[in-house]
Amino acid sequence: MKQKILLVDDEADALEVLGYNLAKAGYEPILATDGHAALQLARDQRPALVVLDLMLPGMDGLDVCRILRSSPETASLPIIMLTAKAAETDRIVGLEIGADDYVTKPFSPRELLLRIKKLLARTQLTDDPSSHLRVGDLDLDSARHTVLAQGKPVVLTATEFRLLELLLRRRGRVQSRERLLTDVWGYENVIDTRTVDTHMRRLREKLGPSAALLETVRGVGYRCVNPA
Amino acid sequence: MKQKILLVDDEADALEVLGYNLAKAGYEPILATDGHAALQLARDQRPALVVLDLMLPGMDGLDVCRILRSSPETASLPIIMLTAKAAETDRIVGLEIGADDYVTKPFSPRELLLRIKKLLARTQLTDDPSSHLRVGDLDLDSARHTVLAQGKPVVLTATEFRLLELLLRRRGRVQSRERLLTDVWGYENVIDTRTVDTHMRRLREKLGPSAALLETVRGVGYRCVNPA
DNA sequence: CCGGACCGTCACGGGTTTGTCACAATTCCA
DNA sequence: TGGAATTGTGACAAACCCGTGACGGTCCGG
Repeated sequence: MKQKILLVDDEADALEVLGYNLAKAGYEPILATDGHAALQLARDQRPALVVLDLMLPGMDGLDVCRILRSSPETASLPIIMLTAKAAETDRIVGLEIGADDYVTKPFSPRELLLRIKKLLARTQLTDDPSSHLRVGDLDLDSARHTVLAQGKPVVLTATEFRLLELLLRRRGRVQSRERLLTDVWGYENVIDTRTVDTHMRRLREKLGPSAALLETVRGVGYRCVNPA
Repeated sequence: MKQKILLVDDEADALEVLGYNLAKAGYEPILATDGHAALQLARDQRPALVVLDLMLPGMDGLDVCRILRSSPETASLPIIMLTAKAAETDRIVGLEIGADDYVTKPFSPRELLLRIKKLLARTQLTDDPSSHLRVGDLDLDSARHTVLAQGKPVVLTATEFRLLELLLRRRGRVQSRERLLTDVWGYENVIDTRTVDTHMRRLREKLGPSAALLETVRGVGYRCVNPA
């Protein structure tokens, strides 16, 4: 599944070029030329990252940044700022506006791509390994040991819980049965790999419609999909 | 009153930067570059939270973590671990070393700030050091060492009292038997985990109907429910 | 020295969880 | 299309987990 990148810049030409480069690199670019559109798209499209020009007509990049940060849904969205002058960067970093990285214009598409890749890798590794996990309409809290599917509480056994937690934590990546066995069950191959299937079945049964997030990858294992 | 945050990292530069950012965000950073200093400062300065690098010269982060957990004064001190590799994280959070959260290097100051904020919010809700705790129809006074269930006084033994207090303080979050043993009984004692069950039983017996607040989470431990 | 309060351990029993298996359903490829 | 490989499903017995009552030991005040 392609990762969505929201690009915000008021120069249509530059935007096109960036979008083209991102698409070529395997991302799914979403384009916006002003702050309001950007906020709307950030909410609706759930991009994995935002590239935000500092200079925008009307609401400028800093405002957009602040608003994104203030909403819990987008508070942890990685943001890369584009700035025209090197001098401006001091202001941004120094004042802790909330951007994760910045790139000074002019820059090569290659440079931006590198930064995007790096930032994505960084945030996806650390993305909420804390107690609270939210994927699609699933809510898992490992400290409380509770799970909500579509807002309604679901009672899971200890193993079911660990299994779901692991899949959610490593969402997007396929987990082989062997992998799941060693990571959920702990010990080595004392357990039949088919046991994983049985637990997946029980898990899906309890999760109801939300179980659609848990995919079977034939011949390989299971994975939790990354919702749009 | 600013909240103190204890930062422990052996790289002085990184420490400075983090400290600067925390100060900017309204916290009062306390800096330490090795484990011994960290322990000393944790005792003397009473920080609200500790950010602990896993890699330290001499005593490493895990040791510090364990020692902090073993002393009743710092047992419930929130700890965020900094780790270089994502692979190490399983060991920390998964295996009950005792850290509350972890952040993988490299990270942006914003990421760490978010985590700190989140963890503080989480723990301050329940770890309120005030002497009077009220959950549901339970009333616990740490200073006076008295408990009221449905308004009527209940006589608890010392162990029962500490057990109840811990569960109430950390209400909502599941506490494993191991965790309860180290935090209520202290680490030097090698005590059977089933002992916890017995004390829970005695506690429930004395609390009568109010014992409904104390839930068993099968295969995991015990928790005090949060009456919304 | 005795009795009681408190504590840690243990064995038992019931209910739940779990691993396994056989079989049905599905998917994939020849 | 047909058959082989793979996965979903239902059932079941063993294993496990936890509540419970009982027991012995320690400590302390009378």
